[in-house]
Order: sequence, then structure tokens, then C-alpha cells
Amino acid sequence: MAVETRDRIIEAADLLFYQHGFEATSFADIASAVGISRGNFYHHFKTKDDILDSVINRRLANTEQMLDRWEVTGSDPAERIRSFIHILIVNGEKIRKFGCPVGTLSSELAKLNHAAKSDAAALFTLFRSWLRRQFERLGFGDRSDELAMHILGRSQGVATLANAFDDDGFLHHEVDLMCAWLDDQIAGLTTTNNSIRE
Amino acid sequence: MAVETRDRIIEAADLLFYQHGFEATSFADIASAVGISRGNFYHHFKTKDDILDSVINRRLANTEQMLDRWEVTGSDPAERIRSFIHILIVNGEKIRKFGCPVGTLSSELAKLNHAAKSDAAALFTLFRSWLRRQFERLGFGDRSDELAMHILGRSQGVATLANAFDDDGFLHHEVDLMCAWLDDQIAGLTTTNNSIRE
DNA sequence: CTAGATATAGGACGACTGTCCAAATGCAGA
DNA sequence: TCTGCATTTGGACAGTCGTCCTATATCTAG
Repeated sequence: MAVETRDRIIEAADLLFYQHGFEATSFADIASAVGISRGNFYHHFKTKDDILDSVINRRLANTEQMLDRWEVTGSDPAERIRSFIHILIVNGEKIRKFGCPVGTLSSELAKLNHAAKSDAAALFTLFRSWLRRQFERLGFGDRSDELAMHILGRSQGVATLANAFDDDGFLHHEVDLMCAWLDDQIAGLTTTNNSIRE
Repeated sequence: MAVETRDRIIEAADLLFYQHGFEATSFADIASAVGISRGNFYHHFKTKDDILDSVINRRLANTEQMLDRWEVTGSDPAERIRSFIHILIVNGEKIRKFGCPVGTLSSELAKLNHAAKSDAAALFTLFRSWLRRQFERLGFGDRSDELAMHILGRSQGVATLANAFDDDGFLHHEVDLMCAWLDDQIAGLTTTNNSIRE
């Protein structure tokens, strides 16, 4: 079936774009990874940028699905935010090798002046909005977006350095710090609320 | 003179590698930027990787020079650390366009499995050691390296997101947060010292 | 002023790039 | 079984890549 091949192309391209970058990945690389002829590509995609679009859409869908799952299973918003922070550990090995899939793609597309840069930024926005929603539910109000951006940035920095130094200890230590920071924020919030109420 | 041309090549390559990435920058790009013929390259460099090495060495030298300057002029270590944090603002425009020169190069070379990745990481090490030294002088002892890595990571994350969202406000806000964090650390340190002494 | 080293120019090279196309194959319904 | 569409193949294409080579120009030392 045609859809199967198309999906296999997108899946292989997704992995290769992550591991070696968009520019450095050629049609020949993807073709040999999928096990098809190069010519067959243009029956499924018009151009390489089309594949990039599909890869980004795939990532958007997968991310949305993951965040939705967390929103259903995770009981309280703080626990959900901790789930986000712990992606760094769950994907630690990949991150040490290739960095964060979102951040590195966004950086590369920025340097390439690529039209899809804003689409890659939409991946960040997905996390940002989800995190903001969790902070809002915790009662942070207008500060929620700032806090969402803050831990989004923290995790980006951790990913970059863990990759540069291939350092697992640093990664774990910073994850602990981020969780502690979250607890502090929540503690600060409740004391403020209490002092207002009382 | 030959050295002049060589330096101009390195300078142009440095800029282009930063703005468009190592892989995406061709000899033709550098040649036209310098205003010389392509063939002339191989009188100064054997290979493209040789240019990359020279560019990294140039960055290492420039960075070391900048840090040395800060260590001479800046009176107290805390002020020096604040100088580091404020690079984000000083270079804000470039960072929003192209990200952090150190982090993005390191990420790219990691994906390319490039031999010079460790050389790029040495750039990080330069900042890391310098920061650690400042924290040591402030009296943080064994925690100095952790703290150095922490703000190094924070600034990396800020650069990545400021680039992805092209957001100047976020950049400034996070710089303020980092300075506040530094003040907190120092405040926590002196109270501990006082309580020990008394 | 000349000989030799240094520097530059411009093009050749094979390999690879993204793109496109014609021919072959596989599979559906009539 | 035959027709027609979807799918796949392998190669052609123009261009660019990093690399290399030779001829020319420029400069310096004797």
C-alpha cells in the first residue's frame, strides 16, 4: 500500500534528520534506510522540503499525543510538569548523542533561513502552551507563561551541555535542580495564598 | 602578505559558520566573501576541516582574551559573572538570529560525527573553567563547578529559545532571573559562613 | 636584474546533490 | 483475460561540492 511506504519514509527521515541534521541527510540516505529506490520518492513527495514538513507534522502529532496522555493519566499538574522535566532522563542517551530534537532542528533551520523554521518553533509552542496550562491550574495566573518558558529554557540548556560534554551526571543533577525549583515555586505560591487568605 | 589573506579567510569563515553553519557554508561562499579565487584556498589550507580548526582556534583565542580582560578590569568575581550573563544582552541581536556560536557549533558537529567536536567543546570548557574560578574566589569551594555548569546551561537555554521565538523580552527577563539567582547564591553563602563563624 | 620562492587565478576532476522522467511492474475491477 | 491506475525502478539531468593541478603573477634575496 502507498501509505505504508510514505509513512516509512517519514519515519526514517525523522530519525535521520534528528541524528545527522536536515541538511546533512540526503535522499540517498533516506532511500537506503527505507530500502527503496531514490526515484520512488517523487511519487510520495514533491521536494525535500515536503518531507521536512511531513516530519515536523509527525513530530507535532506525536508530541501532542504524548502531552494529551500525560494530561489524562497524571493526576495533578505538578506531577505532569515533573513528567516533562524527566524527558531529559528518559531520553538521556539520545540527548547526549544528538541533543534535543526540537532545539537542534530549530537552530539548524534558523541558520538555513528555512521557511519551515516557524513550523519547528510550533513544536516549542506545543510544549510551552501545555506547560503554561499546568502552571495556570496550579494557580500561577499571569506568571504561568513566564514559568513555562523558564523550564523550557532550562531543559534546552541542559540538553545542549549534556550533549557537548556527554555528561550524564550533569543531566541528572540539573533535573533534580529543576524539580526543586518547581517545589519552591509551588511553596512560594501557597504561602502567598495563605497570607492573603488569612 | 600571505598571513593577511589567511586571516581574512578565517575571519570570513568564522562569520559564515556562525550564520549558516559549517556544513552549509561552501568554499565558494567563503571565497566570494573574502574576494579571492577558490583555487587559492589550498595554498593556505589543506582541507575544509583545516579551516574549521583554525576558526575554532580563533574563537578560543578571542574568548580567552575576553575572559582575561574581564578578570583584570572587573573588580569582584560576582561582577565578572554578571559580565558573562550579560553577553546574552550585548549579543542579543545576533543570538536571536543565529543562536549561541558555541552551542550551535557544538550541536552541529555532534550530529556530523565530526572529529572537531571535542575542540568545540573546549570552547565551553574555557567558559566553564573561568566561571568555576570566579565561584571559587567567592568561596563556593567544591560546588563551584556545578554552579559554573548551571549558569552555562541556563544561558544556553536562553539563547536557544530566544532564537526559536525571536523573543527579546524573554531574553532580558531570563538575564534578570540569572542575576537574581546569583545574588541568592551569594546571600545563602554568606549567611552560612556567618552562622559557622559565630 | 635575475632566480627562486610565494601567492593567486581559473579550471579540471569525480563524486554527490535534489529533481525529474520514461519504462517496467503490480494490482484493481470489468 | 484484459484494461487502467498506482507504484516502483534505475538512470538522466544540471548543478554544486571538496579537492587538486597547472599556469601566471607577485614579491624578495642575491
